[in-house]
Amino acid sequence: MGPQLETIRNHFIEGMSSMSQFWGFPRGMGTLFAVLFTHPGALSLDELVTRTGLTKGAVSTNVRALARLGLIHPAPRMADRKDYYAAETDFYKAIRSILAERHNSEFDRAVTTVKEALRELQGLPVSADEAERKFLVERLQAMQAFFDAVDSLTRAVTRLDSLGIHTVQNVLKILK
Amino acid sequence: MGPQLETIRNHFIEGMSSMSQFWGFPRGMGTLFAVLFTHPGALSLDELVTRTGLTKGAVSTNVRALARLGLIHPAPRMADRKDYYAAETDFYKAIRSILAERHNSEFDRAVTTVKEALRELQGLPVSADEAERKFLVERLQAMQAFFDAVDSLTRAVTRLDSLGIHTVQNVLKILK
DNA sequence: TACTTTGTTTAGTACATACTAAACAAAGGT
DNA sequence: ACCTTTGTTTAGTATGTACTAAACAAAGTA
Repeated sequence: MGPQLETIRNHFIEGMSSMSQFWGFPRGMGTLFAVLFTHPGALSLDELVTRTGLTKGAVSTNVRALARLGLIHPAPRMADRKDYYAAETDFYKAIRSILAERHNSEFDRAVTTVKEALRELQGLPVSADEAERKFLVERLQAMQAFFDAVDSLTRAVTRLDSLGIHTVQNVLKILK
Repeated sequence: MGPQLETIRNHFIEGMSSMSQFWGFPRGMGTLFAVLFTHPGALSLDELVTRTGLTKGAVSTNVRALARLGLIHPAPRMADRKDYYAAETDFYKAIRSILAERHNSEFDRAVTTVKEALRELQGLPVSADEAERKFLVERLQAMQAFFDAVDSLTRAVTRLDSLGIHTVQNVLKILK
């Protein structure tokens, strides 16, 4: 492999690393994914250590996180004790996986927070600050409606087993 | 205002703060927005200081950031030197604003990175590692296609001057 | 059983960043 | 002109976290 090609590849890898940290993921995750993505076939943890410059520990944890997100997947080889991983090349599949992951974690908690607040407000005895209470209920209901819409969207996307450019184009038709 | 109502409101504010930091924004931003959102009418910086417990400096910078994102907006009062801010209650408007903001910052840089790498690869002289080069081009093109799709989507949304539940429902029809 | 190979976990470190406190700037009011 | 009010900027601090280094675990091999 020529020096030119290697330079281009490294530049790309650095770009993915920055992007990773911008989106709130560890820098190392971006590096690891980029290395796997620009490599045909699977790589072992040791190979990832040498290619990324990260330590075994970092590679171990970040690789697991990437697999959890569905951005990479194990590619086991028989009669080999090593763990091999390959990049997921179907981005739409990865996106669905990421959405599903994030969905179950924190987004639901936010939705629940609003729901709970509303329920508590409804159960409040009528008192002097009825106007204030009504105002709060109104605002929270607006927020809940918005959350519900987002919720429906992400659920629809994650349920979709085929999401590709074709689907995107159809959506675009509506939005324009 | 009864103690009950105050408790519920505070609980909600804390929830928004957590959500804020989960999505990569400072905790204080979530606090400030929640305080404004649960208050009818506008608030001055000083009032925000007392209500959030943050210092003047933090309120100043975070409020500006929120305004930049379109999540709150100035609500000036004539014959008053103070700056007043109110929450943006139209979430879809806010979403469009946030998308536009993020779009111009880092997403474009990632897209450019891929584009550049591809251009450099195309301009490479044919050499021994032609197979490797072709492989890289293929992968990067796939990534570019995906980025283009996302790009089109966000652009479409940000251009939209009316995005509401109705539009979301239409999109849902396609996705199901 | 001991040794090697592989991956995980943990203790510690370095770094980024959101915040506080205080100096500063700007603009009105007296 | 001077003081007060309001908001911004800056220097310093504290907290979280991604990483390194090294101990540990597990499982095959001699």
